[in-house]
Amino acid sequence: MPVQTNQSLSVDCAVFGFDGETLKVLLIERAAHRSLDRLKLPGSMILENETLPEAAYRVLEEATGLLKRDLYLKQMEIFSDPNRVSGEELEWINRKHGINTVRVVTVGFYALLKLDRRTTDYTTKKGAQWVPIDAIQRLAMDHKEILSSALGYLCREMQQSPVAFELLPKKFTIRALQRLFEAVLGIEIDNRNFRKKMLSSGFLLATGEKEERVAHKPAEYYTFDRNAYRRALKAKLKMGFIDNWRY
Amino acid sequence: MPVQTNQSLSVDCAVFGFDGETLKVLLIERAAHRSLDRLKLPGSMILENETLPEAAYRVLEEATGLLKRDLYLKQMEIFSDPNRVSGEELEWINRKHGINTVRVVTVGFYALLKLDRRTTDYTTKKGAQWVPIDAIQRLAMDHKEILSSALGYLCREMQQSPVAFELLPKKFTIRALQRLFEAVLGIEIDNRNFRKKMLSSGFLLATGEKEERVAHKPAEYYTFDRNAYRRALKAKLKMGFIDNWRY
DNA sequence: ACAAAAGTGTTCCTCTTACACCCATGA
DNA sequence: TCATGGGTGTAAGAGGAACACTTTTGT
Repeated sequence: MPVQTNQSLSVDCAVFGFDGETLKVLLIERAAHRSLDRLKLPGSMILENETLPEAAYRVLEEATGLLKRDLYLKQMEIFSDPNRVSGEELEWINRKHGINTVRVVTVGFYALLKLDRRTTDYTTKKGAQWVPIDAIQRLAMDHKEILSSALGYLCREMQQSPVAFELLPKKFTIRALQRLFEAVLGIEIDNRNFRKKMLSSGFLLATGEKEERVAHKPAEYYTFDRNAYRRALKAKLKMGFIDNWRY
Repeated sequence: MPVQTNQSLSVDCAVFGFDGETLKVLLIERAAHRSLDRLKLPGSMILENETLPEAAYRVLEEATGLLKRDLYLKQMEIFSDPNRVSGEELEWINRKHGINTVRVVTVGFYALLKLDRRTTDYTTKKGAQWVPIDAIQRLAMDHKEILSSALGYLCREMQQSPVAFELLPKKFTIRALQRLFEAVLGIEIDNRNFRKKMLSSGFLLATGEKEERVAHKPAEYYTFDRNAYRRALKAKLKMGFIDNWRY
């Protein structure tokens, strides 16, 4: 078999947002095509002279209007089945880009963002939609598989690093944080233990501000103390450096 | 910027082995080139009609003589800097393959194997070498970076799943297992606690066989009970399915 | 006054950590 | 008999899991 040279590389992004209740994913509607599924993940071919993360940020800016600094982006898996895009789907891509590729290998990314009014307005204007994770049926190409994979990554990462805060507004209640964990992990969490754990971490700062106009005891707003987290991480790494230079 | 179509995809593998003392990596020697570094990771361009893991297995079989069933392989990161291979290095690749690519994106894999006599014989015949991880200086292209990344992945994975056994012979002593953890993680481990933990996992089976011709109390050989591990994992997943359908 | 969600402590149990000596073998 | 590394138990502390009632607000 000869070396493959007439191939293309693409990025596809599973973009997650949280509205306080459910976890949602950003889906793009593509121009109707008889037998092809309409909804897909935001993605793009890689352009000359850009890295894969750069391509992903470009796609995300286009889809959400948000810049790098307002997005959390992570590379996950590569989908390299020679036939993952073929037949009508391959024609659709070649027509769309005016190229003639025989194979598209894609790199899956997942992205997290703070789902505020401005962002939802922007995405709906673009013809994209935020779909609850549980309501997604079929997607174009192998995008359903990419999405499942992304969800797995998110679950794992949320239990090991403070990515949850990327999905919440700057100020949030501990209950909102808890609901986010429950929505992503699909479990119920004891709120006493949850608060204890979160507050004892030392990474949450009470703002003194409280909810207003709610028909119950108003919850306090907290912020994530990223600096405290960084310091703690650094201390941990420094310790690790003593007895484990490889980290 | 136009869509990039004249690019190539490659795989590069960090192959780890353990000789009972130190963690080693398989390095290939390439034909001398004035200013280029001689040692590199085993790797290859991706061929038409093969997936990335298939390409990686092909590379590994060529380098070690081992088939898929005797290897543990895992995809890690993608290295997509447009200039990661350029100048002389790019010329070297184009000359070697008789192609004319302007860009090579590579996918890093890491592989684990049981380092026995047959394998070391095979690799040395091939002009490859097993180099202790601490003794590696410079490597071709960005292979040093790929290796560092692989080592990080290995450290993390070894603490979360039983990949350690991929690096040990079928029958091994608990001390050997401990030394492996110490070598990879670069830490010292209390052997009483280590034995307790390992034996209480229920995944180690005593064989009844002992070391022979050693100048001290002979250690017992154990095997990894992969079925017990699978059962435990399945049980855990089933539990998880009740309160967390997403795993 | 009532409905609705926020916030708060204690107990039990499990898991982790620290630590020092005897044992079986070959030389 | 000695040198070498294998193998063993216990106690104290930290962290996780289970569990029910009071508080504050809007209506």
